[in-house]
Amino acid sequence: MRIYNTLTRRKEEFVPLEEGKVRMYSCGPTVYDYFHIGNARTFLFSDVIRRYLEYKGYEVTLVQNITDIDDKIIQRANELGLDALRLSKEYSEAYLMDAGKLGIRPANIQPRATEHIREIIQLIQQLESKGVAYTVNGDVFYDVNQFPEYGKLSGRTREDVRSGERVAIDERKRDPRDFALWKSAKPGEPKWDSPWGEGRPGWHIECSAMAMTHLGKTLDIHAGGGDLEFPHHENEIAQSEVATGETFARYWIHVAFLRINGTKMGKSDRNFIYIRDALKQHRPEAIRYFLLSAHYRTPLDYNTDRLADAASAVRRLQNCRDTLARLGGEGEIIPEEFSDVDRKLYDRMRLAQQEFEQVMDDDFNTAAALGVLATFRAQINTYLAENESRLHESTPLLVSIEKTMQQMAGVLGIFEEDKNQSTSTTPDIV
RNA sequence: GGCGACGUCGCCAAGCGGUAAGGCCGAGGUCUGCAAAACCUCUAUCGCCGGUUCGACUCCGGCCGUCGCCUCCA
Repeated sequence: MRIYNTLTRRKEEFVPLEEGKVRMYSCGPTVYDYFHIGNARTFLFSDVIRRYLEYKGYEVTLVQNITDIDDKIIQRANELGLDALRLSKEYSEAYLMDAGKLGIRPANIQPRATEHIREIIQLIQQLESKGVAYTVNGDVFYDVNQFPEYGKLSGRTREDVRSGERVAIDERKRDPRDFALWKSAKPGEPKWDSPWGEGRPGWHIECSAMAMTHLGKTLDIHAGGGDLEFPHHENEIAQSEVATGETFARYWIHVAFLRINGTKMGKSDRNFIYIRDALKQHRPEAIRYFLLSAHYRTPLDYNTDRLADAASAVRRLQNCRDTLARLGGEGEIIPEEFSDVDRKLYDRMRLAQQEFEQVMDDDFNTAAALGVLATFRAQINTYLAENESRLHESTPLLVSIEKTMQQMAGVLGIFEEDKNQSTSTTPDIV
């Protein structure tokens, strides 16, 4: 299996640290609002990676954080006149609910920043003891120039960052790339006691702390949206690797943006569509199909017509599955006793499975995988049409076929309408 | 200004050195009481210009266009 690693800008053979096990961290939401389809692309893709790794037989531990204390949350809470932590609690619950409706399986561990303040403080203290942190009036900053490898993920040099500055420099920083590990509390803000006075964690430190608390010093896979590559992930590396002296994450995966009307769908651009609104109009499998219909490193343009296309494609796949379920019989398949037509279908099933794995092994090519499923569906339907007359008898082959389809579609999560909510989606048409 | 991505059939989208998967839509047909569903058939030479090669959509160079990161953002 090969994965494109942002760190090396190449596809690399995937070999987990510990055989048969994968430690994976996926950057979750900062909960100051509902999440939108663009966010969903990343969350969904992490879910698909996890499912595929499990399909391949790995034991996966997926950790996805919820950042529930942060500048944005405080800002939003102030705007609404609400308590910041209460706001983030509500939105984190909304996140879990919406993600569930989309068919995203909950991570094995879903840590929250506010529940890891102790670990965060310890990590900052470690950084202090290594001489890479400095304090200015209750704020603690990370000194990037103490970490020679700073910039190795994003390829940004000091000059790059300087030349691009469009924001006033914080004069207290020694280097414009330095970033806050701990922020002193302003009146009315949520705060925790610390060696530096009352305050709260900076944005990047909580991911390092939570990842290492639950997965150890070195992760196999770290995934997230492309906009996190710099500075967020770069900073995570800097913090973690200086603290432990070891590689923080071995494979970095970044998901390309979802666009809308040709530009990036983003919160700050105010051009997003909440997933909960999308779910009012489209079935979850259709949204998943749409989001997986392009390779994850290719930008994808949101368009409601594309969602409708996806819905048609999903429906045909599900029709085929339903027919198989209806016709399937009892018993074990005995390939040696197959008739020629059955043999042919059986061989096609094996081939489809082989191709599915081949394209998914190649950096999770979900778009190609959907193509494999479609081709297989057509072959099954042809078989069913040509053998209609004798399909009344028990046909264990069809059970096997259905199971195989179910497995592949299950990795992509496009056959799950039964488990979730088939009830609430479609209004009755009389 | 620095760094990077993308440009393949009407729309979406794989492929990436040996002459283009798949989806959606459309057309014709089979089936059907009608319809739906299903099935069959049909629709591309890959932004432009050069180069490398026996051979390029696939490699190299230039150009055009679109987008992104460099600042909060999945």
